[in-house]
Amino acid sequence: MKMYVGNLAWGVTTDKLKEIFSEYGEVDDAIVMMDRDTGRSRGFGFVTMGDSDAQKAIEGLDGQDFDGRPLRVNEARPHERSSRGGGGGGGGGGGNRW
DNA sequence: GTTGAGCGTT
Repeated sequence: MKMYVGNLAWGVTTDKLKEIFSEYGEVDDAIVMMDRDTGRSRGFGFVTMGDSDAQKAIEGLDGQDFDGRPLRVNEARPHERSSRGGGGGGGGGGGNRW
């Protein structure tokens, strides 16, 4: 399950994210998106985990204060790179549930 | 040496 993690503090890094989500299960992959041009943190990232662990991580970490900011966790959107057709469409997580 | 919405590059 791919998750979107936002509202991150500037000091949060990929390793840190991995650490945080490891508390809820084995982290398959974690990455904090940094500005491609400057290399600075964008304040959001992505984490991949097992469906069950990911769900628990969302429920457990979403809203939790981290480094002074309430962590935000949610299912990531299907960003289809070089995909034809569409995907994503429709809801696909795009719907704002909150 | 800064900033604050928001969904990823090779």
